[in-house]
Amino acid sequence: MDSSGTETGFAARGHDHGQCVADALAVAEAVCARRNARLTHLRRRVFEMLWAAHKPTRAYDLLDRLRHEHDGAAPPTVYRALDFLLEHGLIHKLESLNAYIGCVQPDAPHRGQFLICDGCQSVAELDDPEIAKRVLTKASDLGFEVRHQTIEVSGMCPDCSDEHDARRRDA
Amino acid sequence: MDSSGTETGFAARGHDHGQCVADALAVAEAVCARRNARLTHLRRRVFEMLWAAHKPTRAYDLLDRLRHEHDGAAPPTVYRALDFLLEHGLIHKLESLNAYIGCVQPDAPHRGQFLICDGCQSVAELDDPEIAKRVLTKASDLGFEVRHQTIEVSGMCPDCSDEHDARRRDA
DNA sequence: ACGATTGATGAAACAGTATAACATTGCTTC
DNA sequence: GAAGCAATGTTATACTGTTTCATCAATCGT
Repeated sequence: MDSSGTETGFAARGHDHGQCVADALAVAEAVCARRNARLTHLRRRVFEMLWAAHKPTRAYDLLDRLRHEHDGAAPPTVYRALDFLLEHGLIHKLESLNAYIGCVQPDAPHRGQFLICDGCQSVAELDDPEIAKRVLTKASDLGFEVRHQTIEVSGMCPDCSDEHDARRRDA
Repeated sequence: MDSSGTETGFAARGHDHGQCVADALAVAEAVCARRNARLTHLRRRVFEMLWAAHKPTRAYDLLDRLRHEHDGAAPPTVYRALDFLLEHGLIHKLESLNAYIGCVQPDAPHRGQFLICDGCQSVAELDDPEIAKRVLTKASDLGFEVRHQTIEVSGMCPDCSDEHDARRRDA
C-alpha cells in the first residue's frame, strides 16, 4: 500500500530560498484570483514575511516587521491578514506554538500534520492521508462529525538529532 | 485487527458524577504517592475543579473559582498547580482551546487524542495506538525523533449533531 | 459619472493567557 | 533547630488576541 501523501520535510536545507518565496507567492496569487479573493498589499506582505522566515512566526513578530514599513500597523492589522490567509488555506496556525507558517500546498484545501523541531524550530508539513483517515474513522465510530484536525508533533529533526549525538560523543 | 485502544467518549452522559470525581482523585493520589510527588491542597483543588467541570476549563476560570475559597490566589497559583498536574500526566492541555481537562488514564504516561465538540464543549479522549503509531512511523521515515504528539479534532458530538438535524427538520 | 453598498484598513482600548522575579512560608533531613 | 529545598505569596509585566467605531477604497447598478 502506498499512501504516503505529500510532505515538505527537513531535506529543504540549502534550497534557493528567494525562488521558493517567489513560487509560494505565485501560487497564492493564483489561488486568490481563482476565488476572487483580494490579496491586498498588507496580506501579501504578511504572507511573504511568513515564507521569508520559513519557520513558525508569531503574530507580534510579524507586527514588528510590519511596523518598519508601515506606520499605522497595530495588532488587528496583522491578525486580520492572518485570518484572511488562514481562511484561504494559504498558511497554517500551529496551535502548540501560537505561531503561523506558510502552507506548502495551498491549492487543495487540507489540514496537514506538522513535525516541529525543538532544536531549530524548523517545521515539516506532512499531508498523510492515512493519519487523517484513521482519525476520521475512530471519530466516526463514536458518532463524531469531524470538522477540523490539529495534529502537531514536537521532537528533534535529523540535523539537530545528529548534533546532539555528536556533542554527546565529544563529551 | 483489533487495536481500538481506550477511550472515554460521549457515552458518559448521566453518569454518577460525584463518584467519577472521587475515583479520579483516588487514582491521582495513588499516582502521586507512588512517585513521591506532593499532591498539596492547592493542586488537589485544581484537579478536583477540572474533574468537577468535566469539560475543558481555562486557567482564569479556575482562578476565579479558587479565589472564592482562597484569598491570595493569583495567576501563578493556578499555573503552578496546572504545571504540576501536567508534568505528572494527571491532566491534559488542549492547545487549540487554551484549556485544561482531567486525564482519563493517568496511570500510564501517554498523550491522547481529543474530540472536541463545538456545540457543547464536551470532550472525548481517545488513546488509539494506531494513530499514534502511524504518526511515529511517518516521522521516523523523515528521521524525526518524536517527543510529543498533539492531536485535537474539533467537530460535532453525536448529541449536538442530532439536535442540529432535528432543528433542520422542524424548520 | 453617481451614489450605494460592501470590503479593507486605521486607531484606541481592552480582554485573555502566561511568565518573571523576588519574598516568604513550611517540610524534611540531619 | 538550623540548613536546604519545595511550595506558595505577591507584584509586576509580557505575550496573544478581540472589540469597537471611524475612515477609506473598490465595486456595482443605474
